[in-house]
Amino acid sequence: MILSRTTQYAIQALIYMATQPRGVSVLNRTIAENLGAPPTYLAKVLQNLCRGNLLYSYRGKQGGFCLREEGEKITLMQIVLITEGPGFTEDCVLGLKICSDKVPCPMHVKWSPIKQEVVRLLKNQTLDILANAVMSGKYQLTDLPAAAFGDLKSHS
Amino acid sequence: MILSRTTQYAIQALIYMATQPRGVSVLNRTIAENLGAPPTYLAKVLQNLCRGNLLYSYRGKQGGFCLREEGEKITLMQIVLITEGPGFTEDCVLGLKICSDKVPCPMHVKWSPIKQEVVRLLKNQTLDILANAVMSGKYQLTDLPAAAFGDLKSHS
DNA sequence: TGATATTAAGATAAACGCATCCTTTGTAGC
DNA sequence: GCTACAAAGGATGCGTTTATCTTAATATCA
Repeated sequence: MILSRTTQYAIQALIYMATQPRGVSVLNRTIAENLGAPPTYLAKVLQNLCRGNLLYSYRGKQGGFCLREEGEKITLMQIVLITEGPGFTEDCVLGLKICSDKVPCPMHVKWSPIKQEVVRLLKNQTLDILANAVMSGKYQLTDLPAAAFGDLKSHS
Repeated sequence: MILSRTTQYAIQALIYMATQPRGVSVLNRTIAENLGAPPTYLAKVLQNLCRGNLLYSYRGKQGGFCLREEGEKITLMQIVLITEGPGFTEDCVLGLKICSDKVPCPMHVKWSPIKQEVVRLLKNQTLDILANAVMSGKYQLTDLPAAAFGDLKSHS
């Protein structure tokens, strides 16, 4: 409805990483397996998040990906802006190039408050909040058999 | 951010038609010119809206497209469901196939209210409301030079 | 130093959305 | 019926997103 597949992978992957012990690098393969995402494509998404300064990457043995900052400092908005581009929060809902408070499309007045809600939510939700929700066991991060995440809580 | 280009064309075209005298058929070419949309593609979009029972179409001389019902009876939601498919209001924001109140993804609780707002808005906005907004002259339906719509009010 | 494991990077491919073109079919008016 | 007109339908191309494959670079460890 609103986020591209790429963005969905990115968010899922980062939430997963935030559920893992801090400072330990995580393999692309491991993330892909746990999310049920195509590993080769996920690698590209993670690469992109590296360029966006959200991740560190390490090659070779003992390599992997690592969150660049604490999960509480990374918001969904930061992720979305990297994967969807800056137009995400700006574009007119009817696709007009010119649409503003001054020169509004017929949906502008009604749509703006909803857009603000979306922006507010994306800015408020941090990886820590979402990772804790997943680790509590009450919320699912994947469609995979629950076994994959079954012993998550015992790690923390 | 949320609607495909196709859906944007569809909504724009139907609003435009609702600004025209009721019962008179409108040419695809005319609509395309007024919106600045590619006429051959718009034709496909309108065809699709015919199949979705939102429009009548007439071939030959004096042909064109015609709203099937009064503009006050057609909501944006009806349009969006035709052009985006039924998944539009159902799909999980993180892309999970399984995500419901019972088995929620970590965003579900926060996202649901916003989704409800969007659904409510799309269901409330009718073509008549939007067409009147355009005809009042306060709201723009196109990026084209205002001349194209300049004498709209004088028609009604 | 060499073997191995792992990401980076680039090339390729498949699917889809967007757009165009051309031919066919139906309709109205003469 | 003839002709002009307009939508319908099919084929095609282009660009982007999504996905895969192959090779290069790099780090660890024996």
